[in-house]
Amino acid sequence: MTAIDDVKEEIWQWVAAIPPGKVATYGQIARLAGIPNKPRMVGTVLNHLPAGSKLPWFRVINSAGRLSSPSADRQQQHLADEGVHLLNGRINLKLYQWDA
DNA sequence: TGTTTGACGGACA
DNA sequence: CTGTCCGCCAAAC
Repeated sequence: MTAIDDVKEEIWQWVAAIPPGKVATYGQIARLAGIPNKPRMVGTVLNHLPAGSKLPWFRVINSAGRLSSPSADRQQQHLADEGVHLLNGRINLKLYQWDA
C-alpha cells in the first residue's frame, strides 16, 4: 500500500459521508482527507471510480458552486432528486454545503 | 523517462 | 461578471 492509496481511501470515505441533500466542494474533501492544497486530487480520484461504484460523487462540486464534472448532466439530475437545485447554473453553497 | 492534461482554488486584471 | 496566472501532482501520453 502506497501513500497515494491511503489518500484515495480517505477521499472515498469522506465522499461517502456527505449527507443526502447536501454537497461538498473538492477543496473541502481535500482538506478533510488530509491533503489541503491538492483539491485536484479529489477530482482525479473521483474520475477513476469504477463503473458500479456506490459513492455519491455527484455531491461534490467546485468552490464556485458550479458542476465541473464531465457528466454534469447526470450530476444535476441526481442532485435535483435530493432537492438540491441549481439557480442560474449555480448551487447556493450557503444553503447546501455540508458543514462537516 | 520527459511532457502535457485536468472533475481545483485562490489571487488578480 | 469573465478571463488569466500560478501552485499542485496523479494520469495519460
